[in-house]
Amino acid sequence: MVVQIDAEPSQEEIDRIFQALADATRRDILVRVIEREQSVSALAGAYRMSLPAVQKHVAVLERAGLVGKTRHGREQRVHAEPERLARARGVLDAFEALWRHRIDSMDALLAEGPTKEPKE
Amino acid sequence: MVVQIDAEPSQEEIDRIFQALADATRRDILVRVIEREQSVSALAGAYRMSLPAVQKHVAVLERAGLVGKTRHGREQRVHAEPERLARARGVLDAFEALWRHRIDSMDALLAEGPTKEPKE
DNA sequence: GATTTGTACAACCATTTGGTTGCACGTTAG
DNA sequence: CTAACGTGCAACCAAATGGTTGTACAAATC
Repeated sequence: MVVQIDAEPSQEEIDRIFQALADATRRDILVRVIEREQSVSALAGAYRMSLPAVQKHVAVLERAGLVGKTRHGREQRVHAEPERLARARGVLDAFEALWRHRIDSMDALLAEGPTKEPKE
Repeated sequence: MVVQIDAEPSQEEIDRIFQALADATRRDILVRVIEREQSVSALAGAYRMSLPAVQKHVAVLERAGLVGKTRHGREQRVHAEPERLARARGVLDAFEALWRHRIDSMDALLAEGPTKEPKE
């Protein structure tokens, strides 16, 4: 088992996380495995697509680190790794912080009085 | 100007939002236009790719509703639409809520006493 | 041991993505 | 008016996505 050490999420890592979340089927799989750890074929039974298609979706979630697999006999149960979701939230939080900062700057400028617009 | 009415984000809408966020260039464009509204060619000057490539990235962000464009003379300035970021956050919050709910359920089960643990 | 079950993987296909170049058009500047 | 600038769009191309079917293999069951 590989322990996650990297504290700094690389851009490719964030790419993979958002990419994995950009599909309704994968988001649904994530919901199901958050609620209860379950096997790939159990997951596949819930959708109208073929089992290999579901396998691929799980693989995408796994490459993003959003889920992990644990072998139980011949089954391989998929479980959620919610720490990676926190990474995605961190990115969105950074955007929101930037936004608030811009609002504050605009407030400060307006408080000083509009002297001259930089106008590029 | 089209006022955003839809309170219920469709799956395709969420797809587009996360898809738009799944690229480092687009996240960087988003940062820049949050900090300051600016034209497409000004954005293009910041990257080593061609201007049409940047135009396409902006178009992806625009289809996701994360940015908007306002015409100022012959320039078309790109500005952020941070309300859509809140949509993405809402999805992540829902995942986290599910996760907390599962933790609570497990706590409740453990509080009752481990009657028959499924062996993990 | 033979059969079924859960999983993995390869090959294939259609569509989308992310990039390029080139052209057209409206707006501003000289 | 003419030239330059900012933008949009179409055509094209390589690579990735999202799906399929088929094959192979290990574990559980009979």
